Amino acid sequence: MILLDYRDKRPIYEQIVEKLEKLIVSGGLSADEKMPSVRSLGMELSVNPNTIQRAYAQLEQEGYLYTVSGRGNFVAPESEWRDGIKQKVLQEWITATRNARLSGIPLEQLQNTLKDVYEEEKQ
Amino acid sequence: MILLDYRDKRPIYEQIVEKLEKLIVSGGLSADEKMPSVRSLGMELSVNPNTIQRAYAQLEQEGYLYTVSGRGNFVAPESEWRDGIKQKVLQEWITATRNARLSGIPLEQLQNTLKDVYEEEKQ
DNA sequence: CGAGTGTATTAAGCTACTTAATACACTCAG
DNA sequence: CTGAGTGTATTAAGTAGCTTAATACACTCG
Repeated sequence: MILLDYRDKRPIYEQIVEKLEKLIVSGGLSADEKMPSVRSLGMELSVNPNTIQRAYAQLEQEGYLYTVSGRGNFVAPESEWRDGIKQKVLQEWITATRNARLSGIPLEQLQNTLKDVYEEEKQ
Repeated sequence: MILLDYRDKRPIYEQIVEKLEKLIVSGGLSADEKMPSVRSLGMELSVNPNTIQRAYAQLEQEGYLYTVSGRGNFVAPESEWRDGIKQKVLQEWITATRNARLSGIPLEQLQNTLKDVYEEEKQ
């Protein structure tokens, strides 16, 4: 389902959250699809179930998952997280743009790169 | 000189590095200007001199500072860090742009916001 | 009923960050 | 030359966060 990067120095649960976020946002997981249980994903990634639980809890808090007692965790419908992710990503993009401007990168270069990125092949 | 943000959960030395980077890149500190000593900046920020030393060492490693033995740390000339910061900032901007595209933010919105950011008043 | 869910708790170990206390070589003003 | 002020290195200790491990319990469903 996902693969951990051992060079990444962030906490494991944060890495899991980020990778699952991207998987959900990109459509790799559909609404109401059942997530692996904390125990099975823990086995798969060689990580303690508690750590998986911590990642799932954060994903639920952010609206990406919902829990059905005794049944498992499921992917939340897009309406639950669409606005949040857009606002978050846009804010980070604006910050990155301000930094670019501060570093002396010309507007024209960003305009060209922006078009290039939007023309990249889908993965 | 700088102010620490106690809500920021990153290590103190990283926060200091980031704030001094921005201060140098934005022109708030001139080339060959003398930096505060590790002891005095430690006093000013209520932080151990070792922590300041760690931040200074990283800034030197990144080309923002140079050290004169027995005299102190000084701001490096722009040629030492200009290429590095541009490449780093541009790479982060491209990543943010890919995330924006992945989240469904339309190209036109970014194009408009891009112009807006470059028209913001200088601080 | 029993296996499989989420969830909670407690204890322990580990790592990174930070502080503290020294120590030493260097530079420069007096 | 001397001493104050530099950077730098070392060692020890404390703290906080992350992770694992071992249980336990309520829930759902075949």
